[in-house]
Amino acid sequence: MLSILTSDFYQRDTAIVAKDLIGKKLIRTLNGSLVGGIITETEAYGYSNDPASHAYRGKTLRNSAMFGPVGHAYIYFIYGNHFCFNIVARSKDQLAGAVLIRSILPTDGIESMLFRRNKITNKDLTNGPGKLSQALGITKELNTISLHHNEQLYVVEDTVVFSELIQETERIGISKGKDLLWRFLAKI
DNA sequence: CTGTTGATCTGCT
DNA sequence: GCAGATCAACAGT
Repeated sequence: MLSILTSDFYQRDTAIVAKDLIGKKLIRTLNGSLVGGIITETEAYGYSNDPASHAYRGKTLRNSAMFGPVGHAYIYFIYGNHFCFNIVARSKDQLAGAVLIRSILPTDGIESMLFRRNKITNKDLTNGPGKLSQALGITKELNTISLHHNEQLYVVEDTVVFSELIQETERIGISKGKDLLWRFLAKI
């Protein structure tokens, strides 16, 4: 039986959680059917310790979810086109933090994803933050929802990925904070 | 109030 | 490899 990750899982250092999420399964319920896949790429975003984070300069209307309870969703609209899906995670001594889910390996409801992604090839179905949000039908409406007791969106235990099979690099698409190796990627 | 920029994707060259 | 799409949030005035 695959268990849903609890708030204890997310109540740890943001980078640790980001690394640990590799191999877990993200599941979305849409129209009564399951859609989802294995998480293969994540990035950690911190607080005042991280100039690339939305939370760097303190709490605002957009980033307030990052200051809210762990294990909830932080979803924002970017570049006028896309939604990025994050999971709030931080140790108890931090005020804000979240993990950006950058890529999943599609496993369930692939037909449904293809439909939503509009005739895109399998390779490009969910390999990017905006792409997987579109494939899973994740929008701003799900911002701040809990992933523990929510039937619409949650994460379960799945594949165990050994630490040495996880690559750590600098994050993508940022201009500051490039010294931090907070991008985690499963080596295929 | 205004200008800038951004945790991106796609299509064209 | 590069530019265009497209707009909300933010910082600065």
